[in-house]
Amino acid sequence: MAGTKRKAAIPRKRPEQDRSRATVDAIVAAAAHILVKHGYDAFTTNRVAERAGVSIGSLYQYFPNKEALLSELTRRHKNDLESGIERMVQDAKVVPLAEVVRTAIEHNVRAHLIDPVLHRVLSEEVPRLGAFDWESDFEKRAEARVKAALEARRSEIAIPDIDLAVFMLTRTVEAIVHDGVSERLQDLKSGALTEELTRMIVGYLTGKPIALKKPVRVAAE
Amino acid sequence: MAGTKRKAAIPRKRPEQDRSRATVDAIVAAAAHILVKHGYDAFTTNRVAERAGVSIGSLYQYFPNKEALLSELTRRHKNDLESGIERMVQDAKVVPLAEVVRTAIEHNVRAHLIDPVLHRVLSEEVPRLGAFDWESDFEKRAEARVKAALEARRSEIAIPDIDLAVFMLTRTVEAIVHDGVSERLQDLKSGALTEELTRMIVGYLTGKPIALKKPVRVAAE
Amino acid sequence: MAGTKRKAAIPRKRPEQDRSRATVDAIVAAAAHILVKHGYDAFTTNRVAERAGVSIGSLYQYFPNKEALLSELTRRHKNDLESGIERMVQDAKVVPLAEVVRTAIEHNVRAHLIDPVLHRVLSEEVPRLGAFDWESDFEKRAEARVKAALEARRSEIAIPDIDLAVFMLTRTVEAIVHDGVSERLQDLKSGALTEELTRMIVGYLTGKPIALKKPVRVAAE
Amino acid sequence: MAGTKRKAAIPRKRPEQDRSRATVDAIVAAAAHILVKHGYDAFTTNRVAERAGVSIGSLYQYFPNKEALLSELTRRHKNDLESGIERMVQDAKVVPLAEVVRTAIEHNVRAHLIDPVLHRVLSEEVPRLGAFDWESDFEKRAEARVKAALEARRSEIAIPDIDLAVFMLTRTVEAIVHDGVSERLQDLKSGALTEELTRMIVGYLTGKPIALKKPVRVAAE
DNA sequence: AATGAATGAGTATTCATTCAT
DNA sequence: CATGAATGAATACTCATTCAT
Repeated sequence: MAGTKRKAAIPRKRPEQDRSRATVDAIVAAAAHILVKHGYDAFTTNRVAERAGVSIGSLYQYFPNKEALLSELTRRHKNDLESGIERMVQDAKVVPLAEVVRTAIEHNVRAHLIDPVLHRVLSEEVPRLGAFDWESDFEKRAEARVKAALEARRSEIAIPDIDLAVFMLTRTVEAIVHDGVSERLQDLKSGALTEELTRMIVGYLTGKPIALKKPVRVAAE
Repeated sequence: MAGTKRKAAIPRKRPEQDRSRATVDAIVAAAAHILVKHGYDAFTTNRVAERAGVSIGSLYQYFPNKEALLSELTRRHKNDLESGIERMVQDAKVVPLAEVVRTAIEHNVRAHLIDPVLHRVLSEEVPRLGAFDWESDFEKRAEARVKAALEARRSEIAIPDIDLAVFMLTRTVEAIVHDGVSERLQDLKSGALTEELTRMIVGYLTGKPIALKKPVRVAAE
Repeated sequence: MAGTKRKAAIPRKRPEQDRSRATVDAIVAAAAHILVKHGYDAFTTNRVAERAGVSIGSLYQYFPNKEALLSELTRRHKNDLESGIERMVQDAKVVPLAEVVRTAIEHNVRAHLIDPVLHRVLSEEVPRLGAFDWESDFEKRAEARVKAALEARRSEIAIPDIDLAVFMLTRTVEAIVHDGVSERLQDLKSGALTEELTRMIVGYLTGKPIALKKPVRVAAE
Repeated sequence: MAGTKRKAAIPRKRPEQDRSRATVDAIVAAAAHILVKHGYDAFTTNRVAERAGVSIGSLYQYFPNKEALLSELTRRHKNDLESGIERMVQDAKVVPLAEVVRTAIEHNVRAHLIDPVLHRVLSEEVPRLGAFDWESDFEKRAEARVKAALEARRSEIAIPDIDLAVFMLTRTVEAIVHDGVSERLQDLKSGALTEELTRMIVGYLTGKPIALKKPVRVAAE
C-alpha cells in the first residue's frame, strides 16, 4: 500500500511534457546521428523520423520544416560550444600576451573537440548554414573579444592595422584547429597544435620570436 | 559537286572529335556558368544541357553521371591553377628563405584569383567534393614541394618536426588566402596579405622576427 | 465542505450536458469563423479545435469526422434561414398573386442576407456540399410550398406544366438573389431586385404584363 | 517490299511532335475523365498520370503544376464553348427582339450541352476556378454583347436601368440552363426551357406578354 | 469527458538517368 | 552520334483521425 502511494508521492512531471521532450530529443539525436554517420545527403526528414522511431507526422509536430530541425541541431551544438568558452579572456591586461593568446586558442581547440564530426558536417556539408550563417555571430563575438584584447595590449603589438591582425589571427587559428580535427587529432589533443599556434601568432603580433617552449625550460635550468 | 568532295579532301583531325570536343567544352562551360551564377542548387544536369545547347542525351554521352561532370570541371579548374604555379620554387637553396616563402605564397594567391567564385562554389557548396577530395592531390604535391624546400634549408628552420611545420604553413596560407578572396580582396590583390603571411610564417619557421617591410626601409635611413 | 455539496444539491440539467453544449457551440462557432474568414482551404479539424479552444480529441468526441462538422454547420445555417421563412404564404388564396410572389421573394432575400458570406462559402467552396446536397431538402420544401401556392391559384396561371413553372421560378429567384448578394448588394437591400423579380415572374406566370411599379403610380394620377 | 516503302512515302509528322501531342492529349483526357467520373477530390496529379498511362514525370514535363493542368482543361473546354457561339446576334436590329433573345439563349443552351458534367465540376467543384475566374471573361463578353443588343432596341425595352436588365437576364438564363443540365436535361434538349426563358425574358424586357408559342398557333386557327 | 501526442497514408513536385528513334 | 520524351524513385510536407493517459 505504501508502495503504491510512494509512486504518487514522487513529483511527476506532466506526462505530456515528458513524452514530448523525449520525442523531440529522439528526433534531434536521430538527426545528429544521420548527419554524422551518413552525411547531409542522407539527411531526409523521413529518414530522421524513422531513425528516431517516430512518425513523420510527429517530426513535423515539433519542427515546422527541415531547416528548423537543422537550426535546433546547430543551436544545441552552439550551446555546447559556448558553455565551454563563456569564461574567456577578460584578464587580457594582467596576464602575459602569450598566455592570453594561448588561452584563447585552447578554448577554440576545446570547442572543436566537442563532437568534431558534427561540427564538420554542419559547417561544411549543410547548405545555407555553411560556416557563415551559424558560426558567424558566434565567431563575430569571438573576433570582437580578440580585438578588444589586442587593443588592451596595443603597445606590445607591432602591427599597425589591428583589424588586419585580427583577421590573420582568427582565420589562422580556425583553419589549423579545423583541419587539425581531421588530420592531426593527436597533436590537437596533446596541445602540440596549440603550442605551435601560440608561437606563430605571438611572434607575428609582437614581431619578436618566442622560444620553443620545451627548450626554453631546459635552457632555463 | 566537286565542292562537296573538297571538304572531305582537306585532311582534318577526325571531324567527329572536333565536334565532340566542342560539345564537351560547351557542357563544361555551361556547368561552370551555372555553378558560378546560380549556385549548386541550380546545378541540374538538364539545366546544364539546356544552357550548353545540347540535349540531355548528349551530356550523358560524355559524362556518365553528374559527378563525372563535376569532376571534369574541377580537373580543368585545377589545371588552370597549376599552370600558374608550375615553375614554383626549385631554387630554394639559392634564394633567401623569406623570398622562397613569399614566392610560394604569391603563387597560391595567384591561383586563388583565377575564377575565385568558381573556386568558392567548388570548395564550399558542392557536397562530397568539399575541399578535401578535389584539392587534395593538388595540395599534396604542393605540400611535397614545400617540404622539400624546407628540408633544403633545414639549418635555418627552428622547428623539429618538419611535417608539422608543413601542416601549419600550408593550412595557414590556404585559409588566409581563401578567406581573403571573399573578405579582404583588396588586401589580397595589393599584396598586403602576402606580406603578412610571409612575415608570420618566416618568423614561425626561423624563430626569428622579420621586420615589417616598409618600416624597415624607413628605419634603415 | 458544505459548500462543495451545495453545488451538487442545486438541481441542474445535467451539468455535463451544459458543458457539452458549450463545447459543441464553441466548435461550431469556430468552424463558421474559419470558413468565413479564411475559406475552406483553411478549414482543418485541428485548426477548428484550436480556434474553439478545445482539444482535437474533444472535437472528435462530438463530430465523428470532418463532414459531420460541416453538416452541423449547414444544418444550423438552414435553421437560421427557415426561422425567417416559417410563416410563409399560406394566405395564397386571399392575397393578389403578385403579393404572394413578392412576399415569397422577400423571404428568400431576407434568408440570403443572413450571414451571406457563410452562405457563399457553404454553397460555393465546400466540395460535396456544393449547392445541391445541402440546400436541397430546404429547397424542396420551399418548392413544395411554391407549388401549392401556384395550384391554389391555378386559374390565374397561364403555364400548363406547373412543375416546370416551379422550376423556372425557384431557380430564377435563387440565382438572382444569390448573385445579387455578391454583385448587387445595394439593389438587393433596397428591394429593387425584389421588384424586378416580382415583375418578371408574375408576368411569366400570368402571361400578362405587370406595369413598372413607380410608373404605375404616376400613371394612376 | 513496296509495302515497306509506302510506309516511308506517307509524309510523317515528326515523331517527337506526335509522341508529345499524344502524351499531352492522354493527360488532358485522363484529367477530364477523373474530374467527371470521380470529382475534384480524386483529381491528383499522380492519379491523372496513372490513368493517362504515363509517368508522373511526363505529366510534369508538359504541365508545370496541377493548376496548369486545370487551366489547359478549362481552356480547351472554353474553346469548345466559344466555337459554338462565335456567330452570335449581330443582327439585333433586323430581327424581332424575341428572336434575338431566343437565339442568344439557344447558344447558351448549346454551350452547356457540351460535356455538361465537366462544365459543372469545373465551375462548381474546382477551387479558385469556381465560376468567377474562368467563366468571367467569357461571360463578360457575352454580357457586353447582350447589353449592346438591348441598347440597339432601346425603344422596345421598358426597363430604365439597362445594366440592371442585363444582370437580371444573364443570371436568369445562366441559372436555368445550368440547373437544367442536371435537373431537366430533357426539357433543355427539347427546347422547352429555351421557350420558357424566351417568354419570361421578353415579357420582362418589353413589359408585354408573349403568347405561349404552341397554343398561339392553335389559337390562331 | 477531455486531452494532445502520435500516426501514416497521401500530395505535389523534382531530377538524375535511360533508351527508342 | 544526337535527340528529347519518358521514367519513377525520392522528397518535403499535410491533415484527418486514433488512443493512451
